[in-house]
Amino acid sequence: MMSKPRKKDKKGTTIHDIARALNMSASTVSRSLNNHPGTNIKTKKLVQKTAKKLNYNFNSLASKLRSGRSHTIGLIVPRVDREYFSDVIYSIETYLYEKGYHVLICQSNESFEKEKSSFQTLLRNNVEGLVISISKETTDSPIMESIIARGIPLIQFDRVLKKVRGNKVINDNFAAAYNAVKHMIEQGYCRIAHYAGPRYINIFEDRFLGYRRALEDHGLPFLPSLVIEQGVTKEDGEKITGALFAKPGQADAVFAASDYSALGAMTKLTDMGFSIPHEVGVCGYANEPFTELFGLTSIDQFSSEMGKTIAKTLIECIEEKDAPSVPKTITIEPKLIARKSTARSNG
Amino acid sequence: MMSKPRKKDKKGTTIHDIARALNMSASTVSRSLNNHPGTNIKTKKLVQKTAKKLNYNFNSLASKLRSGRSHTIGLIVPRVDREYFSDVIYSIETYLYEKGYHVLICQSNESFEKEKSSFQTLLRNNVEGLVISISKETTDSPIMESIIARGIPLIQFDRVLKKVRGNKVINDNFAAAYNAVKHMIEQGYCRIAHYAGPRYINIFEDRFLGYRRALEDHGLPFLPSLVIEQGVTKEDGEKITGALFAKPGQADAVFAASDYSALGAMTKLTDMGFSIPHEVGVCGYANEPFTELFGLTSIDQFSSEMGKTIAKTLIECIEEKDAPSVPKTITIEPKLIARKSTARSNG
DNA sequence: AATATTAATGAAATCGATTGCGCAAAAATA
DNA sequence: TATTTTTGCGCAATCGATTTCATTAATATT
Repeated sequence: MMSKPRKKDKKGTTIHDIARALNMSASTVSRSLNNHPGTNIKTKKLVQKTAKKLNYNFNSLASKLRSGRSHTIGLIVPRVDREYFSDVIYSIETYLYEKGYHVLICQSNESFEKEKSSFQTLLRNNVEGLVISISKETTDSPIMESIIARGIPLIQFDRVLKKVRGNKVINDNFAAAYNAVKHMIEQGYCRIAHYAGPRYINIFEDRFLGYRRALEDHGLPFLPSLVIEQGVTKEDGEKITGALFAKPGQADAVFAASDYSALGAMTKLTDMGFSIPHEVGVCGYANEPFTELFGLTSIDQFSSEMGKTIAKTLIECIEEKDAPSVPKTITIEPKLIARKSTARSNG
Repeated sequence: MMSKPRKKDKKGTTIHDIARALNMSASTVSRSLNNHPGTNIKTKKLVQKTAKKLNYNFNSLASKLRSGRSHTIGLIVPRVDREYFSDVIYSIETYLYEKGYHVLICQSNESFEKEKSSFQTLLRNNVEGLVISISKETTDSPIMESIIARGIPLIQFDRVLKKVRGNKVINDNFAAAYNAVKHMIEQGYCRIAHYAGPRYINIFEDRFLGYRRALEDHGLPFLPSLVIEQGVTKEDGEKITGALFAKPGQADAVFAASDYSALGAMTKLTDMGFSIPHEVGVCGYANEPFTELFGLTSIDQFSSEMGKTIAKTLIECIEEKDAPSVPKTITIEPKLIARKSTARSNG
């Protein structure tokens, strides 16, 4: 058996300990520590000094429970180890930190089930707001709807469910794809293939649409045979390229929906003896770090800007919660980064 | 003014609401929901059904406050948007999630101050354990010592403060560097330069020591002039290479402490007309994704294995807290990934 | 000097779930 | 049937900080 007199042993100093030491009430201690108005400044100082001396540990659980504020926001992404997402996370976290919030990060791992359970985990942790980029499998999300209905601020970004009414911060994939293809046309390419991602994901759908529209607007034929949907990994890119460029004259350029498949295309084309950009042009998407190293034309998505926008919007929603604003969609314009791989005209 | 009868409006269902609806006590509800022994199975079922019907929201803050368990662990890394760290995070998070824990992530941003405040933020959030890879600026950490002294499980990984007594999971940078240099020597390189990182960071120190020892063990002279310390970014690599290889015969290989400076070296060497690997060999460190694309020999650090080891060790510490074990250091052996850039002998 | 204001503090309720203790009813045993 | 054991549940305290309301002390006003 343990001796009784001492406090819980393990636990640290609480406001009650300070109150006892100073022979005052816990209320005053709390107020002093929180710098409330209507508290004597001398008392404040004294309390704060004593708190330090006693090595006081603030218990945020108790505070959150009582005050109803957690100063925590939840973030769900498919994976954190993707350049784009980790950049966005970095930026969100940095901004929110300044504002006194912190971030709980969950990964859906591209699984709808894990995404659902992540939502629950976060809600259980009393997050004051949520940010999500949906998994590949997500085509519908009752839980997301119910969260919005409950009035908890939620922001979708990048990969979004359009049909869910709520705040979104997205990239203009259509415009970006359009501009990229336009650029390639201007460089003199005229049989541009598109290595696409699955159409049911909004970003890939939009990239595809931008591609098609650019062709149409510039008087080039749209050939379904030049659109290959399974085209996002490096291996995809190599395989597709091998097949597509086996017969000469089918295509003279590749607009890939992913830097990885674009890279696969470059590698394979070089192996096959094609000269880039003279014979074949290649453009990727997302401006991954390696694109610069390879001189691969790509599209920058301003991930840090995106993160900041998300964070800002979320804070607004949280701190002006009384005025439930109309759902907004903020669209960021990605930028074409033209490099050597499409520089035919003066290459 | 609002009408009084209804509950707080905003807030969700609590165990008391369920208790009221079922005309029983909150204790029973709590026990039923938690599947406690000594509760009638019928009651359990009934409560659980009612909870679902009333759309009960579990309040983990209250639970944590009362039970003293947060099931949360804190993680501090320099930045999340670094391949290696995001991989490790991914792996830690995945493992801990299975075990019913979740992770609060903070970034020190390579700043000692931010690192300190991250520690505080996490402690305030009642984390049950901590994982940290220190910032560049950290040479001393009283707060870390005090955390360990308080008995809160803490694990340092990769970039660690050796002098802090406590659990560590690290890479064997010495052995990895040694093996890489040995490999280069075996490939016939004999004037191997080392592009190093700052010596006060343990990982760079060890890489340097491994490099030097390998030279010595193989009868090659160690020349301080071939060790350049500011050598971790791509720009560093280019600059150093430009200077070092201007005079012919000074060096015939580069062992870089970072893939980025190795890449800079490759680029510059190619520009300068050197043939890789025939005239000059290049080896990097960390096996960043792009190394494969460039055929750059590098060293894989098994980030996901590292993450899992960290998570496992931490869970052990937390769940067997009664038996305060001796601080352990687990060392993971990185693996040399030999590629074209050092393949002189059969290149 | 008497009254009105203001300032500073304390007492106690509260946030919502958990849990030790004890009681009563049901089941098992004598 | 009487007694013991088991089972199931309720009461009330608790975790630690916040906050409303009331109270006292200090200051200002007439």
